[in-house]
Amino acid sequence: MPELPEVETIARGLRDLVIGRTVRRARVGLRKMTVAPAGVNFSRALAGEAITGVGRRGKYIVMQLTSGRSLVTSLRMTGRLVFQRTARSPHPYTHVRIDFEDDSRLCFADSRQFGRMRLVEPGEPWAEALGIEPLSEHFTPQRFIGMLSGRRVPVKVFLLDQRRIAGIGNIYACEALWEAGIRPTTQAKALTKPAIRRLHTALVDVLNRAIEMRGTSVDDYVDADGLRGGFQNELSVYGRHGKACVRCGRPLVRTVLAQRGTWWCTRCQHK
DNA sequence: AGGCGTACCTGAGGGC
DNA sequence: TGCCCTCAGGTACGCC
Repeated sequence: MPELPEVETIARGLRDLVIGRTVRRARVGLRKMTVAPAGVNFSRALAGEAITGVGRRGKYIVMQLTSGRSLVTSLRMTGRLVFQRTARSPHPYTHVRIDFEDDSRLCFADSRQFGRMRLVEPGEPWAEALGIEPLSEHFTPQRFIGMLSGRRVPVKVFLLDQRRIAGIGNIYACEALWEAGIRPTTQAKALTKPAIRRLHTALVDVLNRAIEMRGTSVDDYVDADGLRGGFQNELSVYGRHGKACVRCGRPLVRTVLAQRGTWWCTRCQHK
């Protein structure tokens, strides 16, 4: 499932592929996959727009348009944004097609139909509820200590809360906790300052390494060119229950926390 | 407000 | 082999 490194990889790829292209026509196959401001028709509004920039906020891909509007895409679990240079059959499960004037095309595909493409008015505060960017200069160890203090939730649940830190999902939460030697169930407020510092370092480190490897492809994820990432070969714990911990050799376990699979080492993660 | 449960979906994989 | 059942999980939303 696309998390920060995967979304960042897609956004970077799209930057070279779609900036400067003008939409000839947008076609919506499944209505619920799109959201537009009241009184605005999604496809009609897109026609004639050119894409001027591509960015990322949390797990959202943000494309800037000439009108000042933005096209914000949430891939959720199985969503894909795949660019096609020439006319051919759309990517499987394509629900929104954005055809450009030069016959290239951007497909928004999603087998489970959880993803959303949203047209946002200039200045509309669509990301108000999103927390801090973990790779920004604002995410300091000191800030992290402050964020966690007094919070009774298990630290892993905290990491997954997009209102606190934006972009971390199940894979990188599990990986960072392992790297920092912290038990996923430990209450946020019970973490010592050294443990929080280790977790801070681990988060930044694992996200950066994953971006370098162009993301993790455990199942569906591909980048804007349809290529898989490489970080699935670097995973230490995610999806590896029963396999030996690469640090201590003990079999890794899978438990469930907040309705989500959680992979960890009962020996190495004891703080 | 914060925290929790649930709906949304369908492909994959296990059991028999 | 093939059918049936369950599971996976990010986010929005409703409720207490």
